[in-house]
Amino acid sequence: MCDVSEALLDWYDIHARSMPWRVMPADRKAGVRPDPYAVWLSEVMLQQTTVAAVRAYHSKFMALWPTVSDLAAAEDAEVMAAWAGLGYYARARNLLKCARAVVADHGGRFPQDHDALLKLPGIGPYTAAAVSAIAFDAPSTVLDGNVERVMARLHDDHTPLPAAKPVFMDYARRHTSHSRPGDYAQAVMDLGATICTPKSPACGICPLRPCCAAHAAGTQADLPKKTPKKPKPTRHGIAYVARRADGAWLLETRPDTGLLGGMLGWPTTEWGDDPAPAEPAPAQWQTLNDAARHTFTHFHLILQVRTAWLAQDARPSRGHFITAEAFSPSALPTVMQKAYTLATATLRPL
DNA sequence: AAGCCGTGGTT
DNA sequence: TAACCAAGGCT
Repeated sequence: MCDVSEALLDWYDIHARSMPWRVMPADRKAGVRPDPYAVWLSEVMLQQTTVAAVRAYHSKFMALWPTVSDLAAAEDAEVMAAWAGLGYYARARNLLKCARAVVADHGGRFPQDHDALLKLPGIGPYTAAAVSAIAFDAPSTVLDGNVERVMARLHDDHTPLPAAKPVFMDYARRHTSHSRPGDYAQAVMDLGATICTPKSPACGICPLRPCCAAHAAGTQADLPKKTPKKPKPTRHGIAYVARRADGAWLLETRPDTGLLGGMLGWPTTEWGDDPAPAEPAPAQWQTLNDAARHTFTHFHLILQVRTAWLAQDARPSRGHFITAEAFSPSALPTVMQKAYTLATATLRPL
């Protein structure tokens, strides 16, 4: 047979990838403890997001707000602007709620207990397990996309996801190390991210090859099975990029809930099959030749861009002006940045 | 409880 | 190029 957690930890001792928030195995053995705030921040950012994309954002947040108390005291708009571009903006709103709850209800320290973590905003089953294991070395079992894939293959289990989740969780629990839970959690996910990959897994260098039922059966490339997804419809919309005579930009803070909730953006029409125009102010709107194309989680968007200059005394029906000095396109979600780029590239001195 | 919620890299 | 996928959570 085969001791999965032992093989994994031996591999991790040598191949652990360095990350800004990670305490490497040698240091951890020497008694170094991770900063729970840094771990929590990384785990929220890593939800459905790659390590490569997270690195810069994590460093920026740690520099701007070094402790959970600093973050809790931050302005909402500053945090949303810092998160812009990373996606899934509900995470940023919940991040702030969570930081404030940790300060208000837990004396500024993250609770160590899995169930207490689970009660906090933006912390679900995965993140609660990850924080308790990685930050506090509690024997919690993480089950994310990586672990699901590794378990499906180790056990050659062809049950389709997401129905298979409870079964895979059971497998994962059985493999969890009780001597080094934090390193184990990171080791399985590193393995899934670098060796046991979705398309062409590197079984030739995999430390779990001797344990792997799928490798024995030759089925690793077909696992995990997944129930098919629905096709994405294409929606249409119009974005209105306007400047006042003094150069100020007309922007709008989107409602707190729903798509791009709480983020800054250009006034737009509804996004649908054929939305009615919705100019934020009367003006000579000019339609650009190129539209912005963007794909969200569940639909494609073709966003027509219209531009205009407004009089200094204009009183738009929607949005508010932000001075040219105060405006930074990096505070916008990506689809709004695309509209901005088109507007400035196509239009004359906008 | 299935649908909603971003973005960028890979294939 | 279009589909797939990523250290998921909320409602």
